[in-house]
Amino acid sequence: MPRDGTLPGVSDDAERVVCHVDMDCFYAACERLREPALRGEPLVVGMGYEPGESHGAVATASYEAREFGVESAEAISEALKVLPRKVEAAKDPDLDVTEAGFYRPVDLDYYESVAAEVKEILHSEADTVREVSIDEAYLDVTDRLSWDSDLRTFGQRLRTRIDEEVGVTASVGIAPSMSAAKIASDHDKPDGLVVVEPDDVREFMAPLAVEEVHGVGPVTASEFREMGIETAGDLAGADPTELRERFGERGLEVHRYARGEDDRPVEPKGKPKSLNRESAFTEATADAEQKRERVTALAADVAERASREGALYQTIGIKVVTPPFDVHTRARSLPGPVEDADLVEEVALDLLKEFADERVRKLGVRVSKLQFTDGQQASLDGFDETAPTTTDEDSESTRSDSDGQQSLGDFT
DNA sequence: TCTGGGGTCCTAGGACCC
DNA sequence: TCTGGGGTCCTAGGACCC
Repeated sequence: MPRDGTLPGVSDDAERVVCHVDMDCFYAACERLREPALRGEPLVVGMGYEPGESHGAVATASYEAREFGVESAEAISEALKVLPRKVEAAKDPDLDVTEAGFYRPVDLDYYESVAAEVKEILHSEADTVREVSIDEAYLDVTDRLSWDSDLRTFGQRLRTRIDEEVGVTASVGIAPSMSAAKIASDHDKPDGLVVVEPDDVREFMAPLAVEEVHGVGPVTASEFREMGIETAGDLAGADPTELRERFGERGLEVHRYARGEDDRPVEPKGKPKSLNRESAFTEATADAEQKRERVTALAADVAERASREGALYQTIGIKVVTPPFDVHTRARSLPGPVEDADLVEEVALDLLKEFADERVRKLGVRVSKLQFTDGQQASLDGFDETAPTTTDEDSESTRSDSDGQQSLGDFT
């Protein structure tokens, strides 16, 4: 919104062009890529799911499966009630084969290989790319395009390339900020393309339910509702002082987003700040030995991953989830960063002692306060951390707090 | 609500320092 | 001693995101 003059001299640099790319039902799309017979069929991809079993949760449900009422994140056992497996329906005279679907376990390695192809396209179409997750990314294309450009054609090209070169579909949103672009990409899913001009952002957002605003989850949304804030438009018009009082900094943040104000730059994702492994028991258990075994395995796992990624850690912690769903965390910091799998196990087990008598449904082990060794550990995760940062040149790192330390002293 | 796993950021209180 | 102000780090919990 031009018009209220910014500081003289400080040019309000032309509106950015931010693009959000969101793959449609990505896991399901990948499964269909290698198993074309699944196309057009109701398909559920479950994590923790094994063929023929009924445990696990829905990671992705195809649109066809959603029509039967299968919902993301629900238990596979629930999904099976509304959408039986094809194979079983075929055998059971009481079931209708046309009212059944396919179930597949999550295969992240494969999905990542597909995602890598998509990301290659994204990087070729933009100089700045932030990969948010396996199936989502922001692009800043301001230096290639402007709001005078034909942005629809650009968005269309992105989608076409992904479709033709990789074989999956994406929805694309283009707007002057990350939060608006994200909402735009979601607006016409699947296979959509929505461009929201800078002057239209507020109007575009106003009618949306308040939880569509980035940063508003179920808890905040219901509190908003009690205050009479139902839509993004309501939120945009709410009193910032009150929001600040009730919700702290985040209240102001979502208020700004609802108003279409979001100047967060699109930045490539940096190194992780923590690494975590967790896993749930099929059924809550109080058995001390089971719990110790699990923590031992998780500790080994997370330590292995840390060393694979070249991360030293200074804090070791556990997470214990007790019924109904109470999350407890415990952590202990060390005098300095280490890479020591035995120590991870030892500390984790020690922290677990406090919960020796508790029934537990889920356990986790985490390492944090990470420091990365300079070695170019051919990062498995697809990021090319080409800049070792040791060029002792940037004396002023205004960038808030991200990886403050540059010299990690000499270990080893 | 009866659900998985991997993350980030914010807040609040306590310890400790000057 | 109560009066003041400022800051950091650590742990635990909470909310949120994908």
